[in-house]
Amino acid sequence: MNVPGREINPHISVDCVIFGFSTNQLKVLLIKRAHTGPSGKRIKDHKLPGDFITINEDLDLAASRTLEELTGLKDIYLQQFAFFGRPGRISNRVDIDWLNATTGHEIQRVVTAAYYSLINITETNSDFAIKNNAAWIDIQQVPDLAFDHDTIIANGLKHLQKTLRNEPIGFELLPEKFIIRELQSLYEVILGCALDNRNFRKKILKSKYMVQLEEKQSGVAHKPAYYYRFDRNIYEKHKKESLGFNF
Amino acid sequence: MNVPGREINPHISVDCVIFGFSTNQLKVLLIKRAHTGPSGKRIKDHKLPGDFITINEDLDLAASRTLEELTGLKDIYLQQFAFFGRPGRISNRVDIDWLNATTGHEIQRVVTAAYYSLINITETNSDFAIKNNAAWIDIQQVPDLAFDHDTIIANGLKHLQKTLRNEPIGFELLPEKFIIRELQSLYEVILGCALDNRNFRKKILKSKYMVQLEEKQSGVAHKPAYYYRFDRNIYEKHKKESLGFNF
DNA sequence: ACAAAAGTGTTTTTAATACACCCATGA
DNA sequence: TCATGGGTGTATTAAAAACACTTTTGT
Repeated sequence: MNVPGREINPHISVDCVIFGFSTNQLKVLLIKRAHTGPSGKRIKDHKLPGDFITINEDLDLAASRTLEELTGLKDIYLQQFAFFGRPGRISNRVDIDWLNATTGHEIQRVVTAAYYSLINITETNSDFAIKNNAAWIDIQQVPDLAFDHDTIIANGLKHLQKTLRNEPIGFELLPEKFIIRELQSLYEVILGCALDNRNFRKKILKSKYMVQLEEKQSGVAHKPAYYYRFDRNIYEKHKKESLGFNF
Repeated sequence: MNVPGREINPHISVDCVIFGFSTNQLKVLLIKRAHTGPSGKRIKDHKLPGDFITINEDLDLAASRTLEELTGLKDIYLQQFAFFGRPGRISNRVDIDWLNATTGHEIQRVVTAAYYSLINITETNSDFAIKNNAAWIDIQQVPDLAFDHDTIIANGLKHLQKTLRNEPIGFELLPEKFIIRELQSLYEVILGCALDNRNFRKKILKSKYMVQLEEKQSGVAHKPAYYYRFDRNIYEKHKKESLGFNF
């Protein structure tokens, strides 16, 4: 975190809620924080990936840098969704000690810019994450976190849910090619409700941007499903603001 | 802006896009900035209402303070919608001079937390605004602004449009009692399209939170319209997340 | 042959859209 | 009596929701 030669701006940080989807579960990438405080007390808990921005660093860039350092991935879906600046958000002794020790600055108050990111969990980026002391944690089983990071995750999840209802972003969490059932499970897990498979397929397949591949599943003990891919170009062409309003 | 005795945090500011609706137009409240730079050059332009936060001040509070100082209003619809932190966002000589002169600090880089607010323009708060060097400007006629405030307004307007499609917030811009035609005009102006009056009424009146008053318009040279009010309690009770998704 | 998930159609209900005339009032 | 904007109803189309069986594969 405290890379020498990079001067940080100790007033502003970015935090990333990095979502992944694997074994039919929605996951977040959390950093294991282990540290011995000045009193000799052991800290061992989790926090969101994040960092202070450096002098003259753009916030979006700081967020994508954090993401890349942790997963090795570039050009990933990454959106700001809120900022958190409660004066009391850094008030635990443990958090203050940790900040002072890791940054070498006397940290007082930090406003953080929160981003959420959607990534396709693969072995590669998973290994990368583990090396960096990070772990994919099931969203249902997030432990107590440092700072106000539990609030940030809860908030990020709400944004994800809202966006998922209005834009085709589910694909960001899946591999290049995927089967429809995977997509449906993803929707079910994120929205927290069961969906009728016939209606789901009808709705999804109606959109032109779902492209069926020739390849099918193989080695499965049931009727093999066709693979699909998401065609971003077709989507960009066809998307239109709906004028209806709902409430 | 530089109130003595109040120490500012020169790294973080809040900016408010304050929307109002009057004479069938969507307005924003802008501050007239007049200042003579160190070179003797006259600055005369507009900026968004905003301020640096003070040490230990909550961001939401800083925003509502700004709003109250300008309009005298408390407990107003006020939502964070984005942050702006491009390193180059404060790069005009004019802006830098003005900041240094008004704050007494050597300002380097500022991340701003952007809020949008919906208020019911009345004579009272309008007078108040004028006294504070602010003016209600038609959204279509916003002049060139200081800093990146044009971007912030454009962004705020998009958020307003999106939210207006999904939540009944139009009422915030109207007086306590209003006629349906006013509400429809408000939707038309904000969404930028004409709406069929029969369909609009059907849709609006279907919702239980529109309460018809006994009072009608008077003194109008046509069939007088009934006044309505928005019942926030009824809305809160009935609101439910729609599970459908659209894209 | 059996288990397991893929894939498919129809009906019903609800919401969105399109469209034109009469009504109450003040001037 | 006329000009003005308020207020109403119906038919069409589109989308959402409810619902159950046949197909293909590996074991």
